[in-house]
Amino acid sequence: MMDPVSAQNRRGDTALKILAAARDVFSERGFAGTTVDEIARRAGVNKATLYYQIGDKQTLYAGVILDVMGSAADTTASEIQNATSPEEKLRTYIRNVAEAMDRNPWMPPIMLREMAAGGRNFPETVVLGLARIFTILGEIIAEGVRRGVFVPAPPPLIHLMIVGAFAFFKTSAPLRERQAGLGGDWPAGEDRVSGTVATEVERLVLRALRKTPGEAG
Amino acid sequence: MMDPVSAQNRRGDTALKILAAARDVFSERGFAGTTVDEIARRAGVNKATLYYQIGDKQTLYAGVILDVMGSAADTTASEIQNATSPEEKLRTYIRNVAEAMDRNPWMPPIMLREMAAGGRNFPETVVLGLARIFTILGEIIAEGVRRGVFVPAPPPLIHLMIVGAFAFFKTSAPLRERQAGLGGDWPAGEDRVSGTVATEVERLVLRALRKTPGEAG
DNA sequence: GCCTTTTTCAACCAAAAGTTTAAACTAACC
DNA sequence: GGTTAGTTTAAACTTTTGGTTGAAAAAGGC
Repeated sequence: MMDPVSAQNRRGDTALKILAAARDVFSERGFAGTTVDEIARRAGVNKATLYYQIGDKQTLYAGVILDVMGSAADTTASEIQNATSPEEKLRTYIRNVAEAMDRNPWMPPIMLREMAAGGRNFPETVVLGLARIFTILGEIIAEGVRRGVFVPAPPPLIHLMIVGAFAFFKTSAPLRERQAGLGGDWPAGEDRVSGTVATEVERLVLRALRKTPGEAG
Repeated sequence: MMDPVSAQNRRGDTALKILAAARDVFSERGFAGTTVDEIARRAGVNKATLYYQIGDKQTLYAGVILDVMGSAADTTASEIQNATSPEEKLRTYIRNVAEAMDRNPWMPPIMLREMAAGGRNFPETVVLGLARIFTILGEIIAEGVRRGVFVPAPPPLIHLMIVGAFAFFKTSAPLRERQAGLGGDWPAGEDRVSGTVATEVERLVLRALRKTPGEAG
């Protein structure tokens, strides 16, 4: 009998290779647009191995969704703790979303396609993660309002504006390259979002939320 | 020989029926996810008729894209003229995007999926329309800055925030129904965007752009 | 050398999908 | 009423795809 540890390792290795390839292809072509053969080809693995290791296309996709969309909530939640003022928390929040998308470039396309499908393929844990993010944002804003530095605003809308801007910006790289003027001041080929873009979004969102001196509320 | 008029009419009729069905199915399932059979079935037409009238799946999809994404720029451009102040123009801009999405519910899913694909299927005219919208928004902001009522801001980012918020809100209706707390204060089942949502976005964007009394710039 | 797990190879199947062909139908026109 | 161009249909054809299988080979610890 094979050593269970190294057996586990080998199993884990190929499974990870397959997951990574699936993540690539699914994020490029969407669920219906990808073929299992293509995933196996890119993973450098036989199709039968893929079925042996993981299962059918649906199972594979579910794994990718969880992998790509699942981690966002946790990291955001933990990092917010370190910030002190509501302004800093909000900045951290925005910067976190931006960094998550740069670190995880598969997220924007998959998120866009899944939202186009009404999010019906999101597993329960992902939806709960989303709800938690909204709660966090809601608490940040509520605290700001309580302290008299923010005006009230609907958290889901703020979140959608932030995420929408980042996701669209990232996926629009080919468009910006194709048509001058679509990118504004950004240098062509820049598809990172945690730099200038995030700074700009921070500025805009904070201007929108910050209570101006003399404002009622 | 058939009367060319009624012939044209019949041809136009079935072609429109097919286009409408294609629009429905493509917006629900995306390009790769839809079958030509399903389109023909929903159009109440034989599959061969579809090929006779329009062509293959690609051609059909190109027609839908043009139909769904093509009109946005023109209507926006014309309506902006009527507004006077930069503030009013910006409000009109935002309200226009919102109304376009309510009037044309196929747009958000198709836009999201196409953006996920890097906009590579957008025909030239659609991309030019997008560029024109950015130009319009840029002029509104520039005028506001010149008159001392706005602070400078990157037009593409503003646009992406607006469109992102609206598109995500519209497609997230099933998610909001599934999970309480995702919708904030909005009543469940409300998926219109040109009402409260647009008002809220107007408020936020104007707060972000408006120069506060005493602000330099 | 034996045994278990893993991977490959090849083929297969059934279902589905895109496309085409030839025949049937429709309606104006002589 | 028959002709004819335009239109629609039924049915087939071709290719692709997802899924499965069975046997063989490789890998690697014992």
